[in-house]
Amino acid sequence: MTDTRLSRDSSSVTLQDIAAHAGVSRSTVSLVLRESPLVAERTRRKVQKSIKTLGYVYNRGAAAMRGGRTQTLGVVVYDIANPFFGAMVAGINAELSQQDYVSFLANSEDSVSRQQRFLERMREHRVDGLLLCPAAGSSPDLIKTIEDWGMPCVQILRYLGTPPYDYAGTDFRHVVRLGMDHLVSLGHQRIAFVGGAEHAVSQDRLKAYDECLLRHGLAYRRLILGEGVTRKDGFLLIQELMQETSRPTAVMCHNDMVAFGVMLGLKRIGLTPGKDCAVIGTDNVEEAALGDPPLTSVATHPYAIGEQAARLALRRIAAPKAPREQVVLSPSLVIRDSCGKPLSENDIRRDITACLN
Amino acid sequence: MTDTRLSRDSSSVTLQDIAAHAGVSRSTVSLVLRESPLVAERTRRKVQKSIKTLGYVYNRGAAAMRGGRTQTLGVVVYDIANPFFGAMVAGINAELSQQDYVSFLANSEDSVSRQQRFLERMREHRVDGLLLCPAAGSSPDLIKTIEDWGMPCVQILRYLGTPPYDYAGTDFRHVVRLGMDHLVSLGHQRIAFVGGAEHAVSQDRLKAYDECLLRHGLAYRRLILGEGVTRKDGFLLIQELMQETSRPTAVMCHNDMVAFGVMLGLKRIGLTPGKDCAVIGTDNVEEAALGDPPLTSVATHPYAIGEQAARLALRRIAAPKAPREQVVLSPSLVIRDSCGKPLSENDIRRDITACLN
DNA sequence: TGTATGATTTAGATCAATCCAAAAAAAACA
DNA sequence: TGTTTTTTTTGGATTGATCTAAATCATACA
Repeated sequence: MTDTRLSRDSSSVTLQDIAAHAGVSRSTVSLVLRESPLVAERTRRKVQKSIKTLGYVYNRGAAAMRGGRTQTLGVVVYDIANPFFGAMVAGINAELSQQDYVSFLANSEDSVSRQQRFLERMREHRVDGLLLCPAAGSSPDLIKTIEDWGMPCVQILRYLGTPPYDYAGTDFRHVVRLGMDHLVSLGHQRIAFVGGAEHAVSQDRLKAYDECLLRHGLAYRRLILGEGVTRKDGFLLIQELMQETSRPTAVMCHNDMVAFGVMLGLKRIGLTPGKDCAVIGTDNVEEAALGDPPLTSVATHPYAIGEQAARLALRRIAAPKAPREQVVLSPSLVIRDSCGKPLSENDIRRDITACLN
Repeated sequence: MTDTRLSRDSSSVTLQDIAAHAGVSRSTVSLVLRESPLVAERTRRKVQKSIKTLGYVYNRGAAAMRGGRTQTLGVVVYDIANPFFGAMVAGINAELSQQDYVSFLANSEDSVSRQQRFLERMREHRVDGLLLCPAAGSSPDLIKTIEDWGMPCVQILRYLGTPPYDYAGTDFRHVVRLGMDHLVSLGHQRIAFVGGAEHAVSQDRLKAYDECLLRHGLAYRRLILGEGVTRKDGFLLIQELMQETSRPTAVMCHNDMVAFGVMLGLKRIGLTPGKDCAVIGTDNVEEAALGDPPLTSVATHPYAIGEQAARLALRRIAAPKAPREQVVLSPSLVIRDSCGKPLSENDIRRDITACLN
């Protein structure tokens, strides 16, 4: 019954086995694994050879138990099928893998209970931290609760409650401002805001919308909010909106998904986006360039936001007591065809007449 | 020094603490947690009350160490920003969370080394299984290696090596067949295949392309392959292709992303997709409906594939020795506008003339 | 009342690593 | 050669839950 197992079923090889094979103690092997300068060069090499020979696999779970970190993070988004979040998650993962971290991913579908279940599971798995894009309707206390759990948490894109908290995202007021200013510069006076909900997560955009109306002295004001922020919402809302007697000439959309839906909805009722109604989205997902017409959008740089969020989370894990940080990336306007040409004097006059009918 | 901590820093409450609080042993508490029928109703309630009072959080890592499962899975895709994979991951997660499983997500970006690093990390974290969409260029031995690790692995969408292995995906030969037959039925005779690489992962589609040419007795054959399977590839390849003296009248694309790129590329050189050249994609991502023109595509149902893959993985974890399974979902054709109208006799004649020049 | 039987409960070992304090070995010095 | 100092190595305790086998406790029965 000689020990001929070598690297068969290698996942059962432990420090003990290596210690025996190399003729040293468990502790020494542990030191070698963690590249401690304490061990002599000769033993270090000897041990590493045994590690290779036996096909040892480090057991992070066991290591974590002895008080260390798990090297894991929880990531919560509300719609992973939205390419915006796809890009963001790609940015997060790229950054994390550089630091030997891996991430659990949850798709909350904007459901508070689904989100809650996942967060509890993350606690049980003892993740070192969280990247959280809170589901719409989350309690403002959620962040405090997580803080009480002793779990570092970086909010992404959306935020709950009031600072100080860790956050990475974009300046949504500026996003809306860029879009609105662009529409106004094209001559639009009746601009509606489409999509989003009465939740805290939409507040900044709505506030910015109102500020812009005020700043430009525009009288027409129309918010049309729905269930969520998806294509379907845009599709339904725009058709409802265009039934109204006083129609907008342009719509500012909550995000690109809503804008895609809006363009589809316009076509459904025989209108041409960019001609009969200007449409502008936010996020500038890659698909925006492929729309019919290509969608003008305010870019919010999801990949970069993901990277920044991940970096911030790792910083916070390393220094839990350090002051909270907000990383806010600047948006930028990407002009394509969905807002058409500037309105002529005629357009505007006709517009106004139509409005009076 | 009374024990007034209650649920402060609850993550340090252990079974031991609860046992003390409830006046029972550690073992009993453990049994209560796992809903064993052995414990008496009275004690069960007493213990559960203590659990609540102290704010206990189950430590899955510690439990896993004693030989149990970690209740985690590793998921590898090659482009999470592609909404196809977004939908697939959503399907996977929806299914897993029903079984109290959580998943680590990796984005390989089709890099074999990135994939390798992630797989090793997954071993260290002792995941119960893998859902793997192998990066293009992965060694055919990879599956055997993972098998040797004793790690259940379900391949998704792409596969390496030869059965038996666990797999969930779609029938790509049928996908191509549906698309080709549709194009032929519209009168096309010169159909090119665009995108994909010489890798194993593309073989099925290419083979099916050739079969279709043969079956329909078509003489024109043109494969144009690139680096990857992204918009950019489609964009570049189609422009190259259209330079050729003998142009196709239709292109079958490796996936929707490539098709989007192709449509953009056509426009770039002044051609109209659906009129000057029919375009057909595969996957039917949600954005396909939003294209310019809306893209005809062979739907491959990513969400359902994700669900099936997750379910299969859990089955395999429960019964590692059971026979391997291949779950293959049927694709379906979704006709939109990117293939235009059927070619008339005239079109075909003109086509042929052009070709002779 | 004593014993058999079944229902609950528990102590102690275990999983695979890390940490600490102390031992052993090697090198430096007198 | 014998100390002292420095460098390496190590045993044993620890982390938090689970498992096994054995110890209680309660009830049934003679």
